[in-house]
Amino acid sequence: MSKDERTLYFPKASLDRLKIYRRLLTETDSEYISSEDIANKLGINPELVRKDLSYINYKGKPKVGYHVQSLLDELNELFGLKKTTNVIIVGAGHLGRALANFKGFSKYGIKIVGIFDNDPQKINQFVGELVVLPLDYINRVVRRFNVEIGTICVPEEAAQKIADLLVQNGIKAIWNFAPVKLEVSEDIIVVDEDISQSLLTIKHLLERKQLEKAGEK
Amino acid sequence: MSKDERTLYFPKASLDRLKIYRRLLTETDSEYISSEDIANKLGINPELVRKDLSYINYKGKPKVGYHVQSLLDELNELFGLKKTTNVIIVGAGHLGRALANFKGFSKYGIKIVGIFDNDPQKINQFVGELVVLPLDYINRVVRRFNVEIGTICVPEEAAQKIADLLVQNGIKAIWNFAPVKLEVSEDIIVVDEDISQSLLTIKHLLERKQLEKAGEK
DNA sequence: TATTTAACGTTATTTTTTTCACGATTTAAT
DNA sequence: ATTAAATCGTGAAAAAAATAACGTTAAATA
Repeated sequence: MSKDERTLYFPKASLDRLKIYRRLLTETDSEYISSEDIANKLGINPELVRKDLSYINYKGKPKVGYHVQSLLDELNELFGLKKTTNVIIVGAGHLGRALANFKGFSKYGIKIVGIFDNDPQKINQFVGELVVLPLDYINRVVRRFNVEIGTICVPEEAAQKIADLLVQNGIKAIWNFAPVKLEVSEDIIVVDEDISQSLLTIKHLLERKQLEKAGEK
Repeated sequence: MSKDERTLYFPKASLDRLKIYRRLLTETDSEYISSEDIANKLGINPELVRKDLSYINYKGKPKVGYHVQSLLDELNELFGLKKTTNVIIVGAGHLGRALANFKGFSKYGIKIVGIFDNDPQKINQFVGELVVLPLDYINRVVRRFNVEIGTICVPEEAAQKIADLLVQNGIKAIWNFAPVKLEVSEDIIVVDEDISQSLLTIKHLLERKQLEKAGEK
């Protein structure tokens, strides 16, 4: 199987699990880990782990398991964490600033190279080591740093406009924190990070738990 | 089908889609919407929309579609958005403060009633209308406001300890922004909001797109 | 009022994903 | 050097989910 083929297709659910395996591995101290260990920690079954890993054509050792470091390497490669990607943030509100200040991104090969806002009060303010720039500077920062990812941290009313602006300026992927469905051309990657949505999950689970409890009685 | 039964089981993927339908409906002005409209906007097919809605036993009108407001009501009910839930935040760093300041939660029946930190420098600082309190105040705030959900916004090293603390104090669900797998007893709901994980998705998609492009040539 | 039509609801089919089962491989022990 | 034991890898079976097909219903129109 060639390198091209192996990234060609496998189930979305597997991809999501691979991300989880990756995180688990970063928290693992031992040299080897078995599919059963992984499965137990995640509450799934080991065959599924083995199958997922077979999609990326990663081989374990019988009787020993998977070599943690080399599997981690492989997964980091799969997710493109080994090369640095430059990212800009649009919106210097609380969230935008929180992201710009977050130290953990470097582990993922992410570098924040610019933060923008249209509020004159915010422009020129420092955010960590960056200075908030007006929106017209997006173009030159994108060119200068070869930026592929744009992060939207503006209120939902402004989100679509900013998305358009980013696309115009050559952004390839949008990380969208605004709670709206953006309309962009097919070749633009959009990943929604609508944190309010998780609240739906939590509240739903709480509700259900209560119903279950009521049902038991 | 009784109310109890109808929340009993349906596919996880359907639940996720229902959340998306809900958001779409909040952005919809017309009185009715058809399964086809919904499907088109989301890039899925209409039968799937109808099937998802059949799980919650919601009936549309032939030739007309679904009544937007009443479906929205139904979904809000399903996700427990109609009643207010009190929430606390542990960790008054950039992220914790960003969350405490976020105005959008009220739409989801969420009220932030406390923010906590162990850093003496942060204690007593104002965050919006709240004052940062030391960790030992968690207990009384939880009791006073009947808090069910605790939000973890502390560095990953501290996350497990805070989780334990929250559980001790009677928290039922944890909204975890720290990038670690928390170990808690089975009856505690944990929803991970590891935003770095989305970066894996974005980077992977970017990588794959490049491979595809290379393959075309 | 009968007819047409658009969109729903649901059963059947197909596809996808997961689980099962078992042979193959590697290490360790006798 | 054999044998035993643990764990992998993978094809087959089962389960779950998505899609297709089609009958049903309600609105609109003649």
